Amino acid sequence: MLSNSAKYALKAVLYLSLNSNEEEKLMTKDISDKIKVPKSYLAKLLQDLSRHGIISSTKGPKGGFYLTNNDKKLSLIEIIEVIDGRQRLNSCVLDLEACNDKNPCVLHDIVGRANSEFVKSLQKTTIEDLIADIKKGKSVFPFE
Amino acid sequence: MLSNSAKYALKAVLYLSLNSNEEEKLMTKDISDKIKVPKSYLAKLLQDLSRHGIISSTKGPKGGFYLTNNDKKLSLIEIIEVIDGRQRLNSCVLDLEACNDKNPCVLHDIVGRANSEFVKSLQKTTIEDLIADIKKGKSVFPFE
DNA sequence: TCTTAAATATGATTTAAATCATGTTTTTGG
DNA sequence: CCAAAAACATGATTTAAATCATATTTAAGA
Repeated sequence: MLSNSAKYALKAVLYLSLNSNEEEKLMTKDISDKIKVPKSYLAKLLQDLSRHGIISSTKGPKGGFYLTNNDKKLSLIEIIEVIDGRQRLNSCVLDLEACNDKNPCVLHDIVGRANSEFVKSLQKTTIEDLIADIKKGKSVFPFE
Repeated sequence: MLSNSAKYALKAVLYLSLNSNEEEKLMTKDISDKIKVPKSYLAKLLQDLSRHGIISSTKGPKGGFYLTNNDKKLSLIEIIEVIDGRQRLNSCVLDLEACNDKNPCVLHDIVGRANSEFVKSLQKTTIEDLIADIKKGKSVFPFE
């Protein structure tokens, strides 16, 4: 469903959303320690996200990664697609070429529905939404 | 979500359910040709399923794999668990240790619900159910 | 301007999943 | 009883994802 990389990316962005802003940036190491993801692996992911405009960064001393308010308006699917590509989420549960809504495969109706819901949720949920839920005490983010 | 192996296994069992019985058995090659899965890889999977009592088989000439009526009563989750193990499906979307229904993580409510539905469907749907849907024309199984 | 601290870029290594290959056992039919 | 056809068992190879390592660029601050 989601690759490890995508999960790591989501965690990192969530952590950034709660602990950074234009004035308070975070280094790779700060994040990797907290969310328990290998440092240099996470570095690659963060750079990827930065290159694609999902998160912001500045080089040099006092530099680091952070989220602008604009960054927080991005939906979860945009994060995932940078890491996993577009294909991974839309495909049929059995990877059948000929399967689609008009011509549903045996599992499409029974099980594919859950997948569609999942994708829809990822599309309409933004980082901001998640932060709001946490601040309301509706949910938590235990990092690791 | 599901490994390739699990998808192959599901396809193979579905193919068997539609094209085999105690009298008409199918060889690995018959199945692998139809569902377009590497022959010797599929062989391993079929042997695994057979060893765990998901499908039936007989050795020697005129032998092959087939499903008994009893086999057809098994739920999809049982097929998947033989191949992927039990853990893979139950975990939190972000693989957070501390996440559960009592203490839902940020994505649990929004996105995890879809996952639970998915698992529930796999638990309650049997091979038989799928065959019935196909015979009713409600869905199709295009093999590849 | 120089040193240092950070991201950036790139490539090598490891690991696990997927794939391939081959020998062994069982059963049927002659 | 023998030969052939099938599953069964096991191990080797390949591939892609995950992980590690290191050199380069940029910016801050003294």
